[in-house]
Amino acid sequence: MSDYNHKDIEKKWQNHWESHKTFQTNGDKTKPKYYVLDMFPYPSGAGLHVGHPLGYIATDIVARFKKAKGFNVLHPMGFDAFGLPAEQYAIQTGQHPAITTNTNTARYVEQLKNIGLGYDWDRMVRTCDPDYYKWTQWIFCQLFESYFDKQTNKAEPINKLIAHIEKQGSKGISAACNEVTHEISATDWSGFSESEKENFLQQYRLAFLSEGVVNWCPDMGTVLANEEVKDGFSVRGGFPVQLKKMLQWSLRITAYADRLLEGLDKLNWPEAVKEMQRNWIGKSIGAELNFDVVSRNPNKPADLKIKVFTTRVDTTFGVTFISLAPESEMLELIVEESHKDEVKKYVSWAKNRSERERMSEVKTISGVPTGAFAINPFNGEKIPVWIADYVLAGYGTGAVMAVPSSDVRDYAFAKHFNLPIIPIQEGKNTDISQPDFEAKAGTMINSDFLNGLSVPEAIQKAVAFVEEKGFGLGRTNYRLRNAIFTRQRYWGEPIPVYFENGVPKLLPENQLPLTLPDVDQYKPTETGEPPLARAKEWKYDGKYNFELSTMPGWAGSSWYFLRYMDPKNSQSLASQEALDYWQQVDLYVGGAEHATGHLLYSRFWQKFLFDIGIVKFDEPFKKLVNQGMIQGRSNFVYRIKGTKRFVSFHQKDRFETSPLHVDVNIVDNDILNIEQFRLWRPDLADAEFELEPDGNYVCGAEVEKMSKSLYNVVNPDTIVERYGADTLRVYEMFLGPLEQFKPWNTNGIEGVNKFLKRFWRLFYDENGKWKVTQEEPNPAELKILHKTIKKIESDINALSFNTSAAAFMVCVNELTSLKSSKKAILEPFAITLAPFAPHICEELWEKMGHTESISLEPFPAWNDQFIVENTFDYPISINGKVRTKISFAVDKPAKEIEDEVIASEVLQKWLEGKPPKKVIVVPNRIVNVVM
RNA sequence: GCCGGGAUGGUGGAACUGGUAGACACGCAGGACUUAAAAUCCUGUGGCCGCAAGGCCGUGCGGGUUCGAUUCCCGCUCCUGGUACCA
Repeated sequence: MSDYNHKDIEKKWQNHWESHKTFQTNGDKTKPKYYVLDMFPYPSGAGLHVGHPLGYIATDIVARFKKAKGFNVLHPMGFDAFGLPAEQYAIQTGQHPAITTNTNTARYVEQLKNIGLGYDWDRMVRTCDPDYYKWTQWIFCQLFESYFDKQTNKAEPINKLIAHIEKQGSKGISAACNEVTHEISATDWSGFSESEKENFLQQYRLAFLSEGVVNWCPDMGTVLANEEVKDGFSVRGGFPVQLKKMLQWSLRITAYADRLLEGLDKLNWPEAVKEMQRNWIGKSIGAELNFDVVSRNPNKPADLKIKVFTTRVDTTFGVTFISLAPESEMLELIVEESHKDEVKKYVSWAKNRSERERMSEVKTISGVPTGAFAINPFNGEKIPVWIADYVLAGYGTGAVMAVPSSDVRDYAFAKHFNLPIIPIQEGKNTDISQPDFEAKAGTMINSDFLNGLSVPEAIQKAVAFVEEKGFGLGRTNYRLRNAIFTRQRYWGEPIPVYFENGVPKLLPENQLPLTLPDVDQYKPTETGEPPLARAKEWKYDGKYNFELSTMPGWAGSSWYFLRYMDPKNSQSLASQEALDYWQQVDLYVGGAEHATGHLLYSRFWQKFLFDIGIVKFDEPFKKLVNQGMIQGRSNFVYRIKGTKRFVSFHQKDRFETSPLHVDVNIVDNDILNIEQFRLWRPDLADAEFELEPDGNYVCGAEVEKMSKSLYNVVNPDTIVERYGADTLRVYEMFLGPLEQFKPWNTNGIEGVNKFLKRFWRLFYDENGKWKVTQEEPNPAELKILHKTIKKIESDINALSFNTSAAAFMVCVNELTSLKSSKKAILEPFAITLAPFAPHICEELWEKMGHTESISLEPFPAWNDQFIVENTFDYPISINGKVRTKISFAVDKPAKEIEDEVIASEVLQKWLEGKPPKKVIVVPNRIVNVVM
């Protein structure tokens, strides 16, 4: 064999790695560890497209490199295997989603192996395997058995809370809990029935049942979490979503809001992702302020107060009205008789507007007065209470104190309804159109005891005043909501809870996992119950009903990185030893679309597992990198309207044409293969083509999302078949920076393939004869070798693989032009290239007489001595413009040459007695002479 | 609106903490080999002027700092990602 035959080579080495278990993580715990992880994929029926492996190739290079640098590397892969598409397929066909999932998983594994990715497949996990979800359920049980103590700032066993209540009632409890709560005494507690006790505890548990407004998607028959909904439609499937009140399990992630926020500062993550999480958590510090209500409504309790949340207590003297959300439960108590009809009309109109309408009509101002008034606690002024739909029921208290002079929305509302505006900040514009309208600038005016203070001073003083007078309390508000944890679906983890006389109880630990029952159909029942209700015999102890909802998709993915550490363990989610050794993920690579979903939930679970002593680190991912999406590059042909004639790209403007997507797989370098086109579209088999002068039909191109319907999906298998996995790997890296979004474009792939062929030809001549010699290398060869090793090492550490690919090409070009085929150079070079193009390197390594795999070789060290230039051209510029160069003979790295030496030589060699004003010497770079 | 990221040849993209802009690749042009093509190899390739040596211009736009700016500062334009009646 003498030609570079990628097909044979790649098959051979992939088999070798598999049978020799080359990438099995070994047990050598004396080595330093390195854990490099990809976000595991959902195995969809479409298989991998060429965009998916981008991150996988990057981590594979890092993993192989770290291994060669002497690390014990954990580099696993698995599947987020519960999910909607398999279930929807099951509903349509009646085929069990497990079968679909198995087929798809197998296909993914095969595709990934085809690319030569060195995963430790023995550690594969799938979230839908009962051995795995046993521990997902176990974590749920721990959440159920815990509450969050604000004093210790961590999760504690619920028994600790019970002990407290038994002793002194609910007094003195400082725990994260539901909004609505009432004080109970120890005697109350002991008199409670079991179900009353449980109802009370549910307010504190970290996994709890509660009735709340949820995102209900009727088309999917399930509730969705906030981040699964965008613009009033489901992210998956794009079905309309409405708000509905339902009893659901939730996880109390809000308890961890502060820790999730603070933890971000220590993480080596992209700033954008951290910022998204900060915004998602949405912490705002302010105060709650109570306004007394004046109303002739007979239902109004004497001491009724409107509670508002504000971040600007200092503006209280500028309040000119109060706005309530249309959903406010207080309305019945305060609306005056004279306003009842109008309010009723408005509220029902507001409620019937869909989320979407509300969203798109943000700019329209609407509201009605209630007839009631409120008393400003600061100055006793009587101000009207309005209802306005710009106030959100779900945020803060659902009521705002309106300060038109410092809030744009209040301002717009006041202008629209002719309500008064009181300026309270001197030296600041009170005109909405001015840029500093909302600025916290200027000094306070019209504000009694706050007059003359700056805004920050005034806030401080006002908060103190409020608390002292008992008008309200300092309060921190979060945008983050508790995470709804139930989905009315089949293909998910069953929730390990049964109901005994209506009281939710955990399945005993020794009975986990609670496996999915078989059902005859996978859709909801006719009465609207979840699919699990179809399993009539599915009961705990033969009599108690199980919870019929399953867990959401993110449950299993919130902890899978821990399972890889010890994937077969049946006693615990992973052994203590494994958890302690592997610690955290050192490098995590995946898409930015998980910023507020998966990445936030994983941090939450990790913090919880840290609190209960399972893991020793409260952050799961030390360094995160978002690989950019690879977009599709669609091709078009141009059809002359009303005909079956197509004109080439450059002619299209001469006719009235309409573009038509054409399968990119029958287009090469934008040139259409007309014969294949006729086969692809039999209906257009008799079409005519107007060609370019060179006889080709040139297609137009556009960057779009890679999608089946746009005929721009490129399958990695096609590329592997044609050019080989090594070419695909190097090419994907060469395409551009890892983080960048870029269109897939095969225009350059030939160049990479050519590079590998040239690399091969350093070993074999054109007649297929082995030409590697034992000669001693010369300085020129050593220089290019060591430069390359140095560059590759620093590139991999910086994840800058696109420039590594270029460095390899330079090296091959130089060795080729040096006609160098010396073993002493080619051996270390092959090891350096192996993480990128492992198959070809393995093959040539073997040909060089080695019996062990190149993947087991240590990464070569580079030596600066070989890189030093013998002579060094020093550019000299006059007034910033390069005029000439002088050469120095050097015996040490240019960097170490003293500035003064060069400066004086410059003067001697060049200026000869004409002293310049200034000589500036920059080490290793340039001398600038100012004349 | 707010918060991120970005703009460099015909194209994708290089350029370390300010130091010879355009590495590497694609494309294109020319040449070698071949009956021919493919493949391979060699040469050239930012723009303008010039036979050449060489010169002038050039990193989205306008200013500034500096001996020197793709890089730093100020002010814009456009693209892109996220997010939003969050009080």
